[in-house]
Amino acid sequence: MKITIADVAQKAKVSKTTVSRIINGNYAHTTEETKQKVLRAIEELEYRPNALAQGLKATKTNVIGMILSNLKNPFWSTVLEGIEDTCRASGYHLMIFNSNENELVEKELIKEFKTRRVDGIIIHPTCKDQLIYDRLIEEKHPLVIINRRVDNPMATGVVVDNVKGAYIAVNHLLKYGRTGVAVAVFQNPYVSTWKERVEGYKKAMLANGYAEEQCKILELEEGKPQIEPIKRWIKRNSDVDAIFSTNTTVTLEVIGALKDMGKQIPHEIAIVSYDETIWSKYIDPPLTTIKQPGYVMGQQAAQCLIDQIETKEMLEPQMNVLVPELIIRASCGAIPQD
Amino acid sequence: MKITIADVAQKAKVSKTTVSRIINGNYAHTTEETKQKVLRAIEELEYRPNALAQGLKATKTNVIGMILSNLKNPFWSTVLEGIEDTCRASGYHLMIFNSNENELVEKELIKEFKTRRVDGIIIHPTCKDQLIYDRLIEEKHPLVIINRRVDNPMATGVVVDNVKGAYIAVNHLLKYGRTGVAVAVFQNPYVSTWKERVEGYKKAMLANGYAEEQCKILELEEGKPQIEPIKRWIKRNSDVDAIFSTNTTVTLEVIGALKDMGKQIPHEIAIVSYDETIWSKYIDPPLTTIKQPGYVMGQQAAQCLIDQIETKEMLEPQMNVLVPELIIRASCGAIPQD
DNA sequence: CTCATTTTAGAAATCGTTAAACAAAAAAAC
DNA sequence: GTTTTTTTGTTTAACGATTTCTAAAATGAG
Repeated sequence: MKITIADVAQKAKVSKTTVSRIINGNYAHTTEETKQKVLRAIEELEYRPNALAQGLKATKTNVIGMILSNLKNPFWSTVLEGIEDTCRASGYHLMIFNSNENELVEKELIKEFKTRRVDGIIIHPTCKDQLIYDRLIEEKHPLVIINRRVDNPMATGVVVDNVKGAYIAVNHLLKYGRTGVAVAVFQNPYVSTWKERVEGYKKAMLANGYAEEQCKILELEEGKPQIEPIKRWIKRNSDVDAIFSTNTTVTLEVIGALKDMGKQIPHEIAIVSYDETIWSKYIDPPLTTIKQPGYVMGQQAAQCLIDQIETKEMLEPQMNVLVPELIIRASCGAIPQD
Repeated sequence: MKITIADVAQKAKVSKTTVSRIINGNYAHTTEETKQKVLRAIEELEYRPNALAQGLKATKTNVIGMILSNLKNPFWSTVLEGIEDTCRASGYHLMIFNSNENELVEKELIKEFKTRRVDGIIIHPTCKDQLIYDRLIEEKHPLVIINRRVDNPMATGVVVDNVKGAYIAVNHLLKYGRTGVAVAVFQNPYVSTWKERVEGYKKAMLANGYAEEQCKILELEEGKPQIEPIKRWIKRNSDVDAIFSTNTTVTLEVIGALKDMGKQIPHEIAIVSYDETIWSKYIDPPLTTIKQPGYVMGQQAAQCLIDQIETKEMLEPQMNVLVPELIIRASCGAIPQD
């Protein structure tokens, strides 16, 4: 049988009101003596208030809902760390749901969060149908969009400058002396990060004197092995001597294909990969990567959300843009000085 | 203003009870006509029941709490997938907390879960103080221990046979022809997995004719770079020609140290590493690993817990033991046939 | 010593939902 | 045509906490 506030009240021979006041640090209406009596009763009965009842009364749960699309990507564990640390510091707890990049699931999960009356939501969006986000924003539901962009200009969020990241990566490949630089990317026109990284690729190509038609885009299908398609593509495009790979999964597929074909990295084909991981420097060859500030991203997202929750008036929408960083290793080493 | 069941009742011109019955699929007491009226009202008002109120009334939240110790270890994303899929199939949602291997934090998080009235808890235990687990078990709180063992024989859980995994790994190194096999492990006598892996190491050594004194244990400190300590240790123990590394983090440190020293893997020192990851085969050299069935582990843990939650009588405690698997790659290749 | 004021504590209403008990109307049985 | 049964729906009381309003005791002023 669960201990309730009434049990504590009875044991301490006071009213529920008094117990409630003491729990919530409202000692103005109590003598030291009753306070001690009540605290002792709480201690002895090991009373813990029922968060459901508290939440119901206060319409506040101290829970933040997070929807991410793919827990497997190790990038998220860093982001989550930032979110968790920030939440903990302000007394919030995190409820993490996984949409698996599935639009329908994401919609269901948002409903579930509403049902559970979470105080705010952080979303890594997968939906093409932007209406869902519009609705949340319109309802003034505390919301932070993370990593990917949504159309609504009133959205608050934290993203990384993917155009810039891609630009740095491709520029490095070109300055390294490569003339046939391709980009490998998952084929999904609705994901802003992929779009931006291809955009950054093109921007760097044009800035280095290449024409739009000289851009080589290797589009891959998500969710199944891509080694064979990649091999076929590379055979068809024999002038490719460098690949900018737009995420970790793609990178592994590309490396797998190149090893299969016996291609030397970086001698025959150089690689720069998006996302730095603990493994990057131990790969054969060690990978040159674009490192995103995941922890900071998490921190900022959580803090934005908490500010929204705890501020009465509507906050100005803000879009924090973080800057990625190039980490140079053997898969496309230092730029030769001439 | 939030829509409540009373608003729906008013709009459909019926009582709250009727609405409640229809929401919960209890149509025995309603005509088709009222049912349609109510459903239409729910639709129009976009009514969503308040899970807090429901949970309060039913003393059931459909939430499962999970405490893990380190989200960064990619092994957990696989386990979580298994847990999530199983939970979703039975209508449960997951609340994930992170203890960061901190005993005090873990205790707090358990309290938090009790406060929030989660239906059950899955714990990856970090506590030396086993009393906490004893208490939960005694209180018949639905609980599943995952990956690590606790002392209490009444605990239900899912673990991998670490003694066996380590035995297979070390045996492989010995059969490969190595005579100076060491084990690299984090120094923490309270973590059952580490203990068992060292035990499996010793068992394999003894079974292959080595004496207890010939066992070489490289103990590492968690949480700080260990490359220098490893280098010093290897210099002191020049007869070491193989290392069984007991987890991913340790493996990276060991490889880092060996590369620093210019040691050839596997020619000078062969490696078998615990935990298969998506990266393992792309490392230089590709790693021979012990693969744990993470997804199944998650599935079984979640299913055990749900069974406990949904069964009225007390279930027999059960400890599922899963079997790990050796994946052979270049860091300690196929056993030479003679 | 009386009346006003402050301090301390309690009773009752409330949050949104569900379930048991109850009432009314309709259908069936005699 | 009355009684019994069935169907349909409502009233009311929980669930466990908080908070407003109210009351009693203690203190102080005159």
